[in-house]
Order: sequence, then C-alpha cells, then structure tokens
Amino acid sequence: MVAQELLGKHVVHVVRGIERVGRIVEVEAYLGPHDRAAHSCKGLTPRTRVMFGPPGHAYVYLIYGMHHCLNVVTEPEGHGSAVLIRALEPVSNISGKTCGPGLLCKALGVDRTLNGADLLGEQLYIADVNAEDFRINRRPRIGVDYAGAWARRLLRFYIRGNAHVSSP
DNA sequence: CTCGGGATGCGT
DNA sequence: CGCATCCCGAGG
Repeated sequence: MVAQELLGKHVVHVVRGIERVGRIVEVEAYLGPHDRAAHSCKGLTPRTRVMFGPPGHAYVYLIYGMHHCLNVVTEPEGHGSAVLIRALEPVSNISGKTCGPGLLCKALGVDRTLNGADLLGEQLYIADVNAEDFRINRRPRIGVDYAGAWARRLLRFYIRGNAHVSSP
C-alpha cells in the first residue's frame, strides 16, 4: 500500500526561499468512494475535485473551521483516494508542534491556497531520503467512528516508537 | 470532558 | 435557504 511508503520521507514547503522540512512519521489511507470515512464517498464535488484528480497532488482542506489537513492524492485520476499526513518529526526550519494534521499544516505554513498543488513542483513536495530503519505499527484511523466497519480497518500507519506520533 | 469555528453537502 | 456534521486542538 502506498501509505506506508510515505513514512520516513520528507515533506518540504518552501516559504520565501526557506525550506521547511518535516519527516513523515504518521499517515492514514483513505481508499476511495467506497471508503465511508473518505471525503470522496460523497462523490465528485467542488471540495473533492482534487481528490479525484491525478496523483502526486496535494489535497488540502479546512476542518472544524480552523485547521488545515494535508493529503497526498495517491491513485490514478478518477479513483478518489488519498493519504492524510498526520504527524511529522521536525527536520529543519520548523517552529511549532507537528504531532497532528492541523498542527503540522500550521508549522509548515500549508493552507488551502496549496489545494491542488503539484507535488512535483518547487513549492511543496515530498523528498525521498535514505531509508532509516524503522518498524511500522498499524491501527484504526482517528476520528472516523461514524464510518461503520470502515472505522475498524487498520489504515493508520506510524513509525513505531517515534515521539512525534499524534497518539501512540 | 467541553467548545470554538467555518465550509460543505444535503434536505427543504 | 437552514442546519447537522466534520479526517482537530486547547484547555479544564
């Protein structure tokens, strides 16, 4: 699954020439319209347009009126799947906490103006790094209790023992 | 545990 | 149009 492959990679956001970098330590997979916890289960709407778009783009949305969440579209166009970045370990030029999806967006300076951004571009991207050895834990996703059987699926992945995971 | 906060999608 | 709901975080 693509979600685990993001663990250990770096998220880079360039702000006024400064690279803000965090190492991905926690993610959740959202599998498509059949996944009742996924935004795409509402179908193709203005909000979910990017999620149904081509892979390698950022899906950024506002939640609870005040926090942003950063996702990576992972599957081919039309599929409607994405991976939510839930926690980072600070690497460079990070100020503020990064142990949660809203917090890490704040620390990186990511907001909805980056919705749809091409992650192969220059401003916001995922950087592969030398694979440090780590083990992966799998758990149910956070905050999706409404999603019936899908709430119990083990689609949350994090680096075992990492101090920056949101709720170990 | 509570509660803020605003967009969204859906029913009317 | 109204309104319940939401992939959260801070504070008690």
